[in-house]
Amino acid sequence: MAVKAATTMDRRTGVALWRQIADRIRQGIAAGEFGEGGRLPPETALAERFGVNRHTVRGAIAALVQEGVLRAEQGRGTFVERRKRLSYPIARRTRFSEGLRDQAQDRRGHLLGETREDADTRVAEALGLQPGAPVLRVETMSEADGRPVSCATSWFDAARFAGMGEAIAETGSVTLAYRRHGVEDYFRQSTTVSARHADVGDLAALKLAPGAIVLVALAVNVDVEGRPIQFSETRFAADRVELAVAE
Amino acid sequence: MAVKAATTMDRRTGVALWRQIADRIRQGIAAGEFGEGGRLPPETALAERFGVNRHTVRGAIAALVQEGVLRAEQGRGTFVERRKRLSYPIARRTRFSEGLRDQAQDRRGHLLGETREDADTRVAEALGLQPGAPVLRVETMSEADGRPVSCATSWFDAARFAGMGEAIAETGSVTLAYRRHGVEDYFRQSTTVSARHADVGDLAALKLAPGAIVLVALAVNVDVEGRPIQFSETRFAADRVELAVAE
DNA sequence: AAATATTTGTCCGTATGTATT
DNA sequence: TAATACATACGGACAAATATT
Repeated sequence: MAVKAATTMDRRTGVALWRQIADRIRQGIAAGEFGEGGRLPPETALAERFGVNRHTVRGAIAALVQEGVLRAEQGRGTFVERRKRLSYPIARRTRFSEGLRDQAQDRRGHLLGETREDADTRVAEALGLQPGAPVLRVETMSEADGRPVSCATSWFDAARFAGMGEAIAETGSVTLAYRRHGVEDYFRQSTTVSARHADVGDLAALKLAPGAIVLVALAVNVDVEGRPIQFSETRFAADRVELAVAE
Repeated sequence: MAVKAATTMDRRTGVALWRQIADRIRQGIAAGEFGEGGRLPPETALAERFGVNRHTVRGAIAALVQEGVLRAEQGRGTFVERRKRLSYPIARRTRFSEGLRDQAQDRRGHLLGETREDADTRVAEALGLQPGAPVLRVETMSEADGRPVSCATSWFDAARFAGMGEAIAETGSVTLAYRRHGVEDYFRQSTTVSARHADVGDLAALKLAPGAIVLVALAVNVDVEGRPIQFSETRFAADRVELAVAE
């Protein structure tokens, strides 16, 4: 009777084996395990290493191919699609396209929607308004070289920034949209970074696979007089972006 | 014929429905959806909201009770175990215990191990050494009020900081350990933040559940003369910590 | 140039876990 | 509790593309 190889994978975690293995392969890639532009071991070898059937490994590889992490070629092997993470600077003067200028040819932002609503306590506090004050909620998305980088929800004082969404849509730039409202310059006052699993909205906006991670940055921008002009929650695709804190 | 409620849950993701729902409830708690010390809606209401059977919701709740996120009381309801996220400051002068002083009574660091190794290109570049130069690799872990907060791998120039691990273990503080090596003050030169799934080492050190997320901060500390003295990779439990960037 | 080995791609069937009714 | 449907995982066999000898 053949003794079955000890499986290091848990079967009762509610996470399918192929997904656990995909995560481990992704981590191995991030750790540089397979070298520069590296090639994965054959499916049979991976199956043995993880103590699972070859088909299960194939499921993991298929998911990573779908994600764009791997590329499989019949008869040749499976290869790592090397794609360096964009480094998104967080500084006192943080502007989307300037920060990524050297890292991507094509940077652009899109307006997804604009609605008018009443400020909840969190938004009101960040913008220095009374709770319930009218604010504009603006949904945007940005991409670099055709790959979604981030999606954001921003709140503006509706009294001061009427038509901000329209201005962003026409100029394609928050900086230029501010100019139209008499804000010549602005600064990042504070940034808080956390991370969580992408929700359904993030998955759609950023074209992510289920289970993906987003970096969440809560930020307050202020004008030259120090008055808050924008509160935003930006979700970055964690496998495509890192945040560089400049000090 | 009854029309079935549109399910927002995907069945082909490799993540069991009960786990997806557990993740969404966890997110809802983080977003403050159920209020202060809040009570969850009845299982039947949750089942309807998520478009699944009550049995499935029960599976999700059972997992969250196991995690310590929820507390279920027969006949009364299911309640959120209150735990606020620690806000970990990242600034030019970043020190572990000072930053958390107001947020946790009991802050402590532990030395997990120290080894001597040759610097790889990444470590060498960060510390301004030649690749292959001898460095100390120190593994540490920190907790606040008995809950693991972060674990870190740090590298020091072995020539300048011999016995650094021992000094950290005895003093329980990196700052004090530096003093023993003639470094009276130091600064954070750069910090890069990313996020990924916790690997097996992180899971053990931080007592996390499989699939958990860690915030990864790569940092370089320099002495008053601007010479690099430490390169570190710190993994924070993303569901317990947020990083506050001070500017 | 030809034969062989290696590696990915596809098909079959079966057993078990998950979710609904 | 039981019946049903689907997704997951395993095992084997073979085809197709590529690499090696």
